[in-house]
Amino acid sequence: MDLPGQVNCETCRIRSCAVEVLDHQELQILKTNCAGAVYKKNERIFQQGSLCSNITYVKTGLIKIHKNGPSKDQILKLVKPPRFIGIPTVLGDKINHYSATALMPTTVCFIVTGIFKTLIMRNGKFANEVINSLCQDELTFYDRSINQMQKQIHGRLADALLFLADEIFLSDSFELPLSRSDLGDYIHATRESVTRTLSRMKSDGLIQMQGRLITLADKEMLVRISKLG
Amino acid sequence: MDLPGQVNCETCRIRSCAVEVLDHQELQILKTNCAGAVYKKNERIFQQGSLCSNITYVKTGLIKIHKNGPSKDQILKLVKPPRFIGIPTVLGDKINHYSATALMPTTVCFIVTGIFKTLIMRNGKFANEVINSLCQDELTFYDRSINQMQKQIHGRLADALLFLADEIFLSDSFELPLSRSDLGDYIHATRESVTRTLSRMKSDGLIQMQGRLITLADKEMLVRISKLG
DNA sequence: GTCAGGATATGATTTATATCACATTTGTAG
DNA sequence: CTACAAATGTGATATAAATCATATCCTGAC
Repeated sequence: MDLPGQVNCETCRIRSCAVEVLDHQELQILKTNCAGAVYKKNERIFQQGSLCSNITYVKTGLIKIHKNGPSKDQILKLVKPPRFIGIPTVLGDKINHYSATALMPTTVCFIVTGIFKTLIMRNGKFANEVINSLCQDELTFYDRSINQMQKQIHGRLADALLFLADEIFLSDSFELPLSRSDLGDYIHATRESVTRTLSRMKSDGLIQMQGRLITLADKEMLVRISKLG
Repeated sequence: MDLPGQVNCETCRIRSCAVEVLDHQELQILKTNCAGAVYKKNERIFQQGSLCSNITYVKTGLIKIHKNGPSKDQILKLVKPPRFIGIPTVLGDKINHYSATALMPTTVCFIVTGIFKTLIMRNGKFANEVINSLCQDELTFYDRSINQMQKQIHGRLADALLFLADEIFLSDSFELPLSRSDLGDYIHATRESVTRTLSRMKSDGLIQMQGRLITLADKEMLVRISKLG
Protein backbone atom coordinates (compact mmCIF):
# COMPACT_ATOMS: atom_id res chain seq x y z
CA MET A 1 0.00 0.00 0.00
CA ASP A 2 1.19 3.46 -0.85
CA LEU A 3 -0.15 6.58 0.81
CA PRO A 4 -0.19 9.50 -1.61
CA GLY A 5 -1.09 11.83 1.23
CA GLN A 6 -3.86 14.34 1.36
CA VAL A 7 -6.59 14.30 -1.24
CA ASN A 8 -8.77 17.16 -2.41
CA CYS A 9 -12.41 16.20 -2.64
CA GLU A 10 -13.36 19.56 -4.12
CA THR A 11 -11.33 19.01 -7.26
CA CYS A 12 -11.62 15.21 -7.39
CA ARG A 13 -12.95 14.08 -10.74
CA ILE A 14 -13.99 10.60 -9.61
CA ARG A 15 -16.64 11.63 -7.14
CA SER A 16 -19.59 9.45 -6.29
CA CYS A 17 -23.19 10.52 -6.92
CA ALA A 18 -23.47 10.93 -3.18
CA VAL A 19 -20.48 13.25 -2.79
CA GLU A 20 -21.70 15.19 -5.82
CA VAL A 21 -24.61 16.59 -3.80
CA LEU A 22 -22.49 17.93 -0.95
CA ASP A 23 -22.16 21.70 -0.54
CA HIS A 24 -18.93 23.64 -0.19
CA GLN A 25 -18.78 23.38 3.58
CA GLU A 26 -19.51 19.66 3.55
CA LEU A 27 -16.79 19.06 0.99
CA GLN A 28 -14.40 20.83 3.34
CA ILE A 29 -15.42 18.52 6.17
CA LEU A 30 -14.98 15.52 3.91
CA LYS A 31 -11.63 16.70 2.58
CA THR A 32 -10.07 17.00 6.00
CA ASN A 33 -11.28 13.52 7.00
CA CYS A 34 -10.41 11.63 3.92
CA ALA A 35 -7.14 9.91 3.02
CA GLY A 36 -6.08 8.35 -0.26
CA ALA A 37 -4.21 5.08 -0.73
CA VAL A 38 -2.89 2.99 -3.60
CA TYR A 39 -2.83 -0.80 -3.65
CA LYS A 40 -0.97 -3.24 -5.84
CA LYS A 41 -2.46 -6.43 -7.25
CA ASN A 42 -3.32 -8.93 -4.51
CA GLU A 43 -2.87 -6.46 -1.66
CA ARG A 44 -5.47 -6.67 1.07
CA ILE A 45 -7.44 -3.44 1.57
CA PHE A 46 -9.24 -4.57 4.69
CA GLN A 47 -9.57 -7.85 6.47
CA GLN A 48 -12.64 -9.69 7.71
CA GLY A 49 -12.76 -9.68 11.49
CA SER A 50 -10.59 -6.62 11.98
CA LEU A 51 -11.80 -3.40 13.53
CA CYS A 52 -12.53 -0.67 11.07
CA SER A 53 -13.27 3.01 11.40
CA ASN A 54 -13.43 3.94 7.73
CA ILE A 55 -15.71 3.72 4.78
CA THR A 56 -13.72 2.81 1.66
CA TYR A 57 -14.35 4.56 -1.60
CA VAL A 58 -12.86 2.68 -4.56
CA LYS A 59 -11.78 5.22 -7.18
CA THR A 60 -9.98 3.16 -9.80
CA GLY A 61 -8.89 -0.43 -10.33
CA LEU A 62 -10.80 -3.56 -9.37
CA ILE A 63 -11.34 -5.30 -6.07
CA LYS A 64 -12.90 -8.46 -4.78
CA ILE A 65 -15.12 -8.63 -1.73
CA HIS A 66 -14.64 -12.01 -0.14
CA LYS A 67 -15.65 -13.83 2.99
CA ASN A 68 -14.82 -17.03 4.82
CA GLY A 69 -17.51 -19.67 4.54
CA PRO A 70 -17.93 -22.96 6.39
CA SER A 71 -15.57 -24.74 4.00
CA LYS A 72 -13.70 -22.09 2.03
CA ASP A 73 -13.28 -18.46 1.10
CA GLN A 74 -15.84 -17.14 -1.32
CA ILE A 75 -15.84 -14.08 -3.53
CA LEU A 76 -19.13 -12.33 -2.91
CA LYS A 77 -18.67 -9.74 -5.62
CA LEU A 78 -16.24 -7.93 -7.81
CA VAL A 79 -16.53 -4.21 -7.30
CA LYS A 80 -16.04 -1.90 -10.20
CA PRO A 81 -15.19 1.68 -9.28
CA PRO A 82 -16.40 4.19 -8.47
CA ARG A 83 -18.15 2.66 -5.47
CA PHE A 84 -18.34 2.84 -1.70
CA ILE A 85 -17.61 -0.42 0.05
CA GLY A 86 -17.87 -1.41 3.66
CA ILE A 87 -20.80 0.81 4.48
CA PRO A 88 -22.38 -1.96 6.59
CA THR A 89 -19.44 -1.52 8.94
CA VAL A 90 -20.90 1.80 10.08
CA LEU A 91 -23.19 -0.46 12.05
CA GLY A 92 -22.81 -1.32 15.70
CA ASP A 93 -19.81 -3.57 15.94
CA LYS A 94 -17.46 -1.73 13.54
CA ILE A 95 -15.95 -5.04 12.61
CA ASN A 96 -15.43 -5.93 8.99
CA HIS A 97 -17.72 -8.76 8.04
CA TYR A 98 -15.77 -9.46 4.88
CA SER A 99 -12.40 -8.77 3.30
CA ALA A 100 -11.50 -6.61 0.33
CA THR A 101 -8.49 -7.29 -1.88
CA ALA A 102 -7.16 -5.48 -4.95
CA LEU A 103 -7.18 -7.54 -8.16
CA MET A 104 -5.45 -4.80 -10.13
CA PRO A 105 -3.61 -1.64 -9.13
CA THR A 106 -6.31 0.21 -7.23
CA THR A 107 -6.76 3.64 -5.71
CA VAL A 108 -9.12 4.25 -2.84
CA CYS A 109 -10.10 6.94 -0.37
CA PHE A 110 -10.82 6.20 3.27
CA ILE A 111 -13.48 8.29 4.94
CA VAL A 112 -13.75 8.35 8.71
CA THR A 113 -17.00 6.59 9.64
CA GLY A 114 -18.16 9.33 11.97
CA ILE A 115 -17.87 11.91 9.22
CA PHE A 116 -19.84 9.71 6.85
CA LYS A 117 -22.58 9.46 9.44
CA THR A 118 -22.48 13.20 9.99
CA LEU A 119 -22.95 13.79 6.28
CA ILE A 120 -25.91 11.41 6.23
CA MET A 121 -27.52 13.22 9.15
CA ARG A 122 -26.80 16.64 7.76
CA ASN A 123 -27.56 16.28 4.07
CA GLY A 124 -30.70 14.42 3.06
CA LYS A 125 -29.65 14.26 -0.57
CA PHE A 126 -26.42 12.57 0.43
CA ALA A 127 -28.33 10.06 2.54
CA ASN A 128 -30.68 9.45 -0.33
CA GLU A 129 -27.82 8.71 -2.72
CA VAL A 130 -26.23 6.36 -0.23
CA ILE A 131 -29.55 4.55 0.11
CA ASN A 132 -29.86 4.31 -3.67
CA SER A 133 -26.42 2.82 -3.88
CA LEU A 134 -27.14 0.26 -1.15
CA CYS A 135 -30.41 -0.68 -2.82
CA GLN A 136 -28.75 -1.15 -6.17
CA ASP A 137 -26.15 -3.40 -4.53
CA GLU A 138 -28.92 -5.41 -2.95
CA LEU A 139 -30.77 -6.04 -6.19
CA THR A 140 -27.58 -6.90 -8.05
CA PHE A 141 -26.60 -9.34 -5.36
CA TYR A 142 -30.02 -11.01 -5.39
CA ASP A 143 -29.65 -11.60 -9.11
CA ARG A 144 -26.17 -12.93 -8.77
CA SER A 145 -27.15 -15.12 -5.88
CA ILE A 146 -30.02 -16.75 -7.79
CA ASN A 147 -27.87 -17.26 -10.85
CA GLN A 148 -25.15 -18.87 -8.76
CA MET A 149 -27.62 -21.24 -7.21
CA GLN A 150 -29.57 -22.29 -10.26
CA LYS A 151 -27.13 -22.30 -13.14
CA GLN A 152 -24.57 -24.95 -13.69
CA ILE A 153 -20.88 -24.33 -14.21
CA HIS A 154 -21.06 -23.45 -17.89
CA GLY A 155 -23.70 -20.84 -17.25
CA ARG A 156 -21.96 -19.40 -14.20
CA LEU A 157 -18.64 -19.15 -16.01
CA ALA A 158 -20.28 -17.55 -19.03
CA ASP A 159 -21.86 -15.03 -16.65
CA ALA A 160 -18.49 -14.24 -15.14
CA LEU A 161 -16.79 -13.78 -18.51
CA LEU A 162 -19.61 -11.60 -19.82
CA PHE A 163 -19.54 -9.55 -16.63
CA LEU A 164 -15.80 -8.96 -16.96
CA ALA A 165 -16.12 -8.01 -20.63
CA ASP A 166 -19.24 -5.87 -20.41
CA GLU A 167 -19.05 -4.31 -16.98
CA ILE A 168 -15.40 -4.19 -16.06
CA PHE A 169 -13.22 -3.98 -19.16
CA LEU A 170 -15.77 -2.76 -21.70
CA SER A 171 -14.05 -4.96 -24.26
CA ASP A 172 -14.42 -8.55 -25.46
CA SER A 173 -10.69 -9.03 -25.03
CA PHE A 174 -9.02 -8.64 -21.66
CA GLU A 175 -6.34 -9.86 -19.31
CA LEU A 176 -8.03 -12.15 -16.83
CA PRO A 177 -7.49 -10.47 -13.44
CA LEU A 178 -8.34 -13.65 -11.53
CA SER A 179 -6.48 -16.91 -11.15
CA ARG A 180 -8.35 -20.13 -11.89
CA SER A 181 -8.66 -20.57 -8.18
CA ASP A 182 -10.10 -17.08 -7.68
CA LEU A 183 -12.48 -17.64 -10.57
CA GLY A 184 -13.58 -20.78 -8.80
CA ASP A 185 -14.20 -18.88 -5.57
CA TYR A 186 -16.19 -16.35 -7.57
CA ILE A 187 -18.48 -18.74 -9.44
CA HIS A 188 -18.49 -21.37 -6.70
CA ALA A 189 -16.59 -24.11 -8.45
CA THR A 190 -13.28 -25.85 -7.93
CA ARG A 191 -10.09 -24.79 -9.66
CA GLU A 192 -10.20 -28.02 -11.69
CA SER A 193 -13.76 -27.47 -12.85
CA VAL A 194 -12.92 -23.93 -13.95
CA THR A 195 -9.96 -25.20 -15.96
CA ARG A 196 -12.01 -27.94 -17.57
CA THR A 197 -14.88 -25.62 -18.42
CA LEU A 198 -12.59 -22.96 -19.87
CA SER A 199 -10.81 -25.61 -21.97
CA ARG A 200 -14.15 -26.85 -23.17
CA MET A 201 -15.20 -23.33 -24.11
CA LYS A 202 -11.94 -22.84 -25.95
CA SER A 203 -12.22 -26.06 -27.92
CA ASP A 204 -15.84 -25.19 -28.71
CA GLY A 205 -14.65 -21.89 -30.16
CA LEU A 206 -16.50 -19.75 -27.63
CA ILE A 207 -13.38 -18.09 -26.33
CA GLN A 208 -9.72 -17.71 -27.20
CA MET A 209 -6.97 -17.91 -24.61
CA GLN A 210 -3.34 -16.90 -24.86
CA GLY A 211 -1.92 -16.96 -21.38
CA ARG A 212 -3.93 -14.49 -19.29
CA LEU A 213 -5.48 -12.88 -22.34
CA ILE A 214 -9.04 -13.96 -22.95
CA THR A 215 -11.11 -13.07 -25.99
CA LEU A 216 -14.82 -13.72 -26.17
CA ALA A 217 -15.06 -15.14 -29.67
CA ASP A 218 -18.70 -16.21 -29.81
CA LYS A 219 -20.53 -13.85 -27.54
CA GLU A 220 -23.99 -14.76 -28.82
CA MET A 221 -23.42 -18.32 -27.79
CA LEU A 222 -22.01 -17.27 -24.41
CA VAL A 223 -25.12 -15.23 -23.79
CA ARG A 224 -27.24 -18.23 -24.74
CA ILE A 225 -25.30 -20.48 -22.37
CA SER A 226 -25.69 -17.89 -19.64
CA LYS A 227 -29.46 -17.72 -20.20
CA LEU A 228 -29.98 -21.47 -20.39
CA GLY A 229 -28.05 -21.98 -17.16
CA MET B 1 -56.42 -8.92 1.36
CA ASP B 2 -58.44 -6.93 3.82
CA LEU B 3 -58.15 -3.17 4.18
CA PRO B 4 -58.73 -2.07 7.75
CA GLY B 5 -58.69 1.56 6.65
CA GLN B 6 -56.74 4.38 8.16
CA VAL B 7 -53.91 3.71 10.57
CA ASN B 8 -52.51 5.98 13.25
CA CYS B 9 -48.75 6.07 13.25
CA GLU B 10 -48.65 8.25 16.35
CA THR B 11 -50.20 5.60 18.54
CA CYS B 12 -48.89 2.57 16.66
CA ARG B 13 -47.04 0.25 19.00
CA ILE B 14 -45.17 -1.65 16.31
CA ARG B 15 -43.10 1.20 14.98
CA SER B 16 -39.73 0.69 13.35
CA CYS B 17 -36.54 2.20 14.75
CA ALA B 18 -36.66 4.57 11.82
CA VAL B 19 -40.19 5.82 12.47
CA GLU B 20 -39.33 6.12 16.14
CA VAL B 21 -37.06 9.10 15.44
CA LEU B 22 -39.68 11.09 13.54
CA ASP B 23 -41.07 14.24 15.16
CA HIS B 24 -44.72 15.10 15.63
CA GLN B 25 -45.09 16.86 12.31
CA GLU B 26 -43.36 14.05 10.40
CA LEU B 27 -45.61 11.48 12.04
CA GLN B 28 -48.58 13.48 10.80
CA ILE B 29 -47.20 13.41 7.28
CA LEU B 30 -46.61 9.67 7.56
CA LYS B 31 -50.03 9.01 9.03
CA THR B 32 -51.87 10.64 6.16
CA ASN B 33 -49.83 8.72 3.58
CA CYS B 34 -49.92 5.32 5.12
CA ALA B 35 -52.50 2.58 4.68
CA GLY B 36 -52.85 -0.69 6.53
CA ALA B 37 -53.71 -4.08 5.04
CA VAL B 38 -54.18 -7.63 6.28
CA TYR B 39 -53.19 -10.73 4.32
CA LYS B 40 -54.15 -14.35 4.74
CA LYS B 41 -51.73 -17.24 4.40
CA ASN B 42 -50.43 -17.60 0.83
CA GLU B 43 -51.76 -14.23 -0.33
CA ARG B 44 -49.41 -12.26 -2.53
CA ILE B 45 -48.46 -8.87 -1.11
CA PHE B 46 -46.65 -7.65 -4.19
CA GLN B 47 -45.58 -9.28 -7.39
CA GLN B 48 -42.24 -9.26 -9.15
CA GLY B 49 -42.43 -7.24 -12.35
CA SER B 50 -45.38 -5.09 -11.33
CA LEU B 51 -45.23 -1.35 -10.84
CA CYS B 52 -45.09 -0.26 -7.26
CA SER B 53 -45.40 3.09 -5.54
CA ASN B 54 -45.20 1.94 -1.94
CA ILE B 55 -42.74 0.85 0.63
CA THR B 56 -44.14 -2.06 2.63
CA TYR B 57 -43.78 -2.21 6.38
CA VAL B 58 -44.46 -5.69 7.75
CA LYS B 59 -45.99 -5.31 11.20
CA THR B 60 -46.98 -8.83 12.20
CA GLY B 61 -46.97 -12.30 10.68
CA LEU B 62 -44.39 -13.79 8.37
CA ILE B 63 -43.64 -13.31 4.72
CA LYS B 64 -41.36 -14.78 2.10
CA ILE B 65 -39.42 -12.69 -0.41
CA HIS B 66 -39.07 -14.73 -3.56
CA LYS B 67 -37.84 -14.27 -7.08
CA ASN B 68 -37.92 -16.13 -10.37
CA GLY B 69 -34.62 -17.68 -11.31
CA PRO B 70 -33.44 -19.25 -14.57
CA SER B 71 -35.04 -22.58 -13.67
CA LYS B 72 -37.39 -21.99 -10.75
CA ASP B 73 -38.70 -19.66 -8.11
CA GLN B 74 -36.42 -19.16 -5.15
CA ILE B 75 -37.09 -17.85 -1.67
CA LEU B 76 -34.46 -15.20 -1.01
CA LYS B 77 -35.42 -14.67 2.60
CA LEU B 78 -38.08 -15.01 5.21
CA VAL B 79 -38.87 -11.67 6.75
CA LYS B 80 -39.76 -11.46 10.38
CA PRO B 81 -41.61 -8.32 11.42
CA PRO B 82 -41.21 -5.55 12.15
CA ARG B 83 -39.32 -4.74 8.97
CA PHE B 84 -39.48 -2.56 5.88
CA ILE B 85 -39.41 -4.46 2.62
CA GLY B 86 -39.19 -3.29 -0.94
CA ILE B 87 -37.05 -0.25 -0.22
CA PRO B 88 -34.96 -0.95 -3.35
CA THR B 89 -38.08 -0.16 -5.32
CA VAL B 90 -37.67 3.51 -4.43
CA LEU B 91 -35.01 3.34 -7.12
CA GLY B 92 -35.43 4.46 -10.72
CA ASP B 93 -37.71 1.96 -12.34
CA LYS B 94 -40.25 1.54 -9.51
CA ILE B 95 -40.73 -2.04 -10.59
CA ASN B 96 -40.70 -4.81 -8.03
CA HIS B 97 -37.64 -6.96 -8.54
CA TYR B 98 -39.08 -9.72 -6.39
CA SER B 99 -42.37 -10.91 -4.95
CA ALA B 100 -43.60 -10.97 -1.37
CA THR B 101 -46.14 -13.51 -0.12
CA ALA B 102 -47.66 -14.01 3.32
CA LEU B 103 -46.84 -17.34 4.95
CA MET B 104 -49.09 -16.65 7.90
CA PRO B 105 -51.80 -14.08 8.57
CA THR B 106 -49.88 -10.86 8.17
CA THR B 107 -50.49 -7.16 8.72
CA VAL B 108 -48.62 -4.52 6.81
CA CYS B 109 -48.60 -0.78 6.22
CA PHE B 110 -47.98 0.73 2.82
CA ILE B 111 -46.13 4.02 2.73
CA VAL B 112 -46.17 6.10 -0.41
CA THR B 113 -42.66 6.06 -1.85
CA GLY B 114 -42.47 9.81 -2.28
CA ILE B 115 -43.24 10.37 1.38
CA PHE B 116 -40.59 7.88 2.37
CA LYS B 117 -38.09 9.79 0.30
CA THR B 118 -39.25 13.08 1.80
CA LEU B 119 -38.68 11.73 5.28
CA ILE B 120 -35.19 10.59 4.31
CA MET B 121 -34.36 14.02 2.93
CA ARG B 122 -35.87 15.84 5.85
CA ASN B 123 -34.75 13.82 8.85
CA GLY B 124 -31.17 12.64 8.97
CA LYS B 125 -31.84 10.29 11.86
CA PHE B 126 -34.56 8.59 9.86
CA ALA B 127 -32.20 8.21 6.90
CA ASN B 128 -29.56 6.83 9.20
CA GLU B 129 -31.92 4.21 10.62
CA VAL B 130 -32.99 3.19 7.13
CA ILE B 131 -29.34 2.82 6.16
CA ASN B 132 -28.67 0.73 9.25
CA SER B 133 -31.54 -1.52 8.36
CA LEU B 134 -30.37 -1.95 4.76
CA CYS B 135 -26.85 -2.70 5.93
CA GLN B 136 -28.04 -5.28 8.39
CA ASP B 137 -30.05 -6.93 5.62
CA GLU B 138 -26.97 -6.97 3.43
CA LEU B 139 -24.76 -8.67 6.00
CA THR B 140 -27.44 -11.21 6.87
CA PHE B 141 -27.93 -12.04 3.24
CA TYR B 142 -24.19 -12.47 2.65
CA ASP B 143 -24.07 -14.99 5.46
CA ARG B 144 -27.09 -16.84 4.21
CA SER B 145 -25.77 -16.82 0.69
CA ILE B 146 -22.44 -18.35 1.67
CA ASN B 147 -24.11 -20.96 3.84
CA GLN B 148 -26.44 -21.91 1.02
CA MET B 149 -23.55 -22.32 -1.35
CA GLN B 150 -21.16 -24.23 0.84
CA LYS B 151 -23.26 -26.41 3.10
CA GLN B 152 -24.95 -29.54 1.96
CA ILE B 153 -28.61 -30.32 2.45
CA HIS B 154 -28.40 -31.49 6.06
CA GLY B 155 -26.64 -28.29 7.07
CA ARG B 156 -28.94 -26.04 5.10
CA LEU B 157 -32.05 -27.69 6.49
CA ALA B 158 -30.67 -27.52 10.04
CA ASP B 159 -30.03 -23.82 9.45
CA ALA B 160 -33.60 -23.30 8.31
CA LEU B 161 -35.09 -25.16 11.29
CA LEU B 162 -32.88 -23.31 13.75
CA PHE B 163 -33.77 -20.01 12.11
CA LEU B 164 -37.49 -20.73 12.40
CA ALA B 165 -37.14 -21.80 16.02
CA ASP B 166 -34.76 -19.10 17.23
CA GLU B 167 -35.64 -16.10 15.10
CA ILE B 168 -39.24 -16.52 14.07
CA PHE B 169 -41.15 -18.56 16.63
CA LEU B 170 -38.85 -18.21 19.63
CA SER B 171 -39.70 -21.79 20.53
CA ASP B 172 -38.28 -25.20 19.72
CA SER B 173 -41.75 -26.39 18.81
CA PHE B 174 -43.71 -24.76 16.01
CA GLU B 175 -46.14 -25.25 13.16
CA LEU B 176 -44.07 -25.36 9.99
CA PRO B 177 -45.29 -22.38 7.94
CA LEU B 178 -43.77 -23.72 4.71
CA SER B 179 -44.71 -26.67 2.54
CA ARG B 180 -42.00 -29.16 1.62
CA SER B 181 -41.84 -27.49 -1.72
CA ASP B 182 -41.43 -24.01 -0.20
CA LEU B 183 -38.79 -25.32 2.17
CA GLY B 184 -37.01 -26.64 -0.90
CA ASP B 185 -37.18 -23.24 -2.59
CA TYR B 186 -35.82 -21.69 0.60
CA ILE B 187 -32.82 -23.98 1.11
CA HIS B 188 -32.31 -24.66 -2.58
CA ALA B 189 -33.25 -28.30 -2.67
CA THR B 190 -35.97 -30.35 -4.28
CA ARG B 191 -39.18 -31.27 -2.53
CA GLU B 192 -38.05 -34.91 -2.47
CA SER B 193 -34.70 -34.11 -0.89
CA VAL B 194 -36.39 -32.05 1.81
CA THR B 195 -38.74 -34.92 2.60
CA ARG B 196 -35.92 -37.42 2.71
CA THR B 197 -33.71 -35.23 4.88
CA LEU B 198 -36.52 -34.44 7.32
CA SER B 199 -37.35 -38.16 7.58
CA ARG B 200 -33.72 -38.88 8.25
CA MET B 201 -33.59 -36.22 10.94
CA LYS B 202 -36.72 -37.67 12.50
CA SER B 203 -35.39 -41.23 12.52
CA ASP B 204 -32.11 -39.94 13.95
CA GLY B 205 -34.04 -38.36 16.79
CA LEU B 206 -33.04 -34.81 15.90
CA ILE B 207 -36.60 -33.64 15.41
CA GLN B 208 -40.14 -34.77 16.05
CA MET B 209 -42.94 -34.35 13.52
CA GLN B 210 -46.67 -34.64 13.96
CA GLY B 211 -48.29 -33.25 10.86
CA ARG B 212 -47.20 -29.64 10.53
CA LEU B 213 -45.92 -29.51 14.09
CA ILE B 214 -42.15 -29.74 14.34
CA THR B 215 -40.17 -30.04 17.55
CA LEU B 216 -36.42 -29.67 17.67
CA ALA B 217 -35.53 -32.56 19.91
CA ASP B 218 -31.73 -32.50 19.78
CA LYS B 219 -30.79 -28.90 19.22
CA GLU B 220 -27.14 -29.36 20.11
CA MET B 221 -26.79 -31.86 17.32
CA LEU B 222 -28.69 -29.63 14.88
CA VAL B 223 -26.31 -26.80 15.67
CA ARG B 224 -23.40 -29.15 15.09
CA ILE B 225 -24.80 -30.26 11.75
CA SER B 226 -25.35 -26.65 10.80
CA LYS B 227 -21.75 -25.78 11.68
CA LEU B 228 -20.20 -28.75 9.93
CA GLY B 229 -22.15 -27.99 6.79
C1' DG C 1 21.10 -20.45 -17.48
C1' DT C 2 18.83 -23.60 -13.49
C1' DC C 3 15.95 -24.49 -9.91
C1' DA C 4 11.85 -24.30 -6.87
C1' DG C 5 7.23 -23.25 -5.92
C1' DG C 6 3.10 -21.96 -7.55
C1' DA C 7 -0.34 -22.14 -11.13
C1' DT C 8 -2.56 -24.90 -14.48
C1' DA C 9 -4.06 -29.06 -17.03
C1' DT C 10 -6.17 -33.58 -17.28
C1' DG C 11 -7.73 -38.28 -16.31
C1' DA C 12 -10.16 -41.69 -13.00
C1' DT C 13 -13.23 -42.17 -9.35
C1' DT C 14 -16.65 -40.93 -6.00
C1' DT C 15 -20.60 -38.63 -4.21
C1' DA C 16 -24.40 -35.66 -3.20
C1' DT C 17 -28.42 -34.62 -4.98
C1' DA C 18 -31.48 -34.15 -8.89
C1' DT C 19 -34.70 -36.57 -11.68
C1' DC C 20 -38.14 -39.87 -12.67
C1' DA C 21 -41.84 -42.84 -11.47
C1' DC C 22 -45.20 -44.15 -8.58
C1' DA C 23 -47.62 -44.84 -3.96
C1' DT C 24 -49.85 -42.80 -0.16
C1' DT C 25 -51.75 -39.32 2.59
C1' DT C 26 -54.15 -35.04 3.42
C1' DG C 27 -57.19 -31.42 2.63
C1' DT C 28 -61.31 -29.64 0.68
C1' DA C 29 -65.43 -28.66 -2.38
C1' DG C 30 -69.62 -30.57 -3.40
C1' DC D 1 -69.46 -38.96 3.19
C1' DT D 2 -67.37 -38.97 -1.22
C1' DA D 3 -64.27 -37.72 -4.61
C1' DC D 4 -60.63 -35.34 -6.57
C1' DA D 5 -56.66 -32.49 -6.35
C1' DA D 6 -52.75 -31.20 -3.98
C1' DA D 7 -49.18 -32.39 -0.90
C1' DT D 8 -46.10 -35.78 0.75
C1' DG D 9 -43.35 -40.10 0.94
C1' DT D 10 -40.12 -43.47 -1.14
C1' DG D 11 -37.39 -46.22 -4.21
C1' DA D 12 -34.39 -46.61 -8.55
C1' DT D 13 -31.53 -44.27 -11.60
C1' DA D 14 -28.87 -40.54 -13.68
C1' DT D 15 -25.60 -36.86 -13.52
C1' DA D 16 -22.96 -32.67 -12.50
C1' DA D 17 -19.27 -31.61 -10.21
C1' DA D 18 -16.14 -32.63 -6.35
C1' DT D 19 -12.20 -35.16 -5.07
C1' DC D 20 -7.99 -37.51 -5.77
C1' DA D 21 -3.80 -38.21 -8.26
C1' DT D 22 -0.32 -36.85 -11.34
C1' DA D 23 1.71 -34.29 -14.90
C1' DT D 24 3.06 -30.08 -17.08
C1' DC D 25 3.66 -25.36 -17.47
C1' DC D 26 5.08 -20.83 -15.83
C1' DT D 27 7.58 -17.25 -13.36
C1' DG D 28 10.75 -15.17 -10.58
C1' DA D 29 15.11 -15.76 -7.59
C1' DC D 30 19.69 -16.70 -7.67
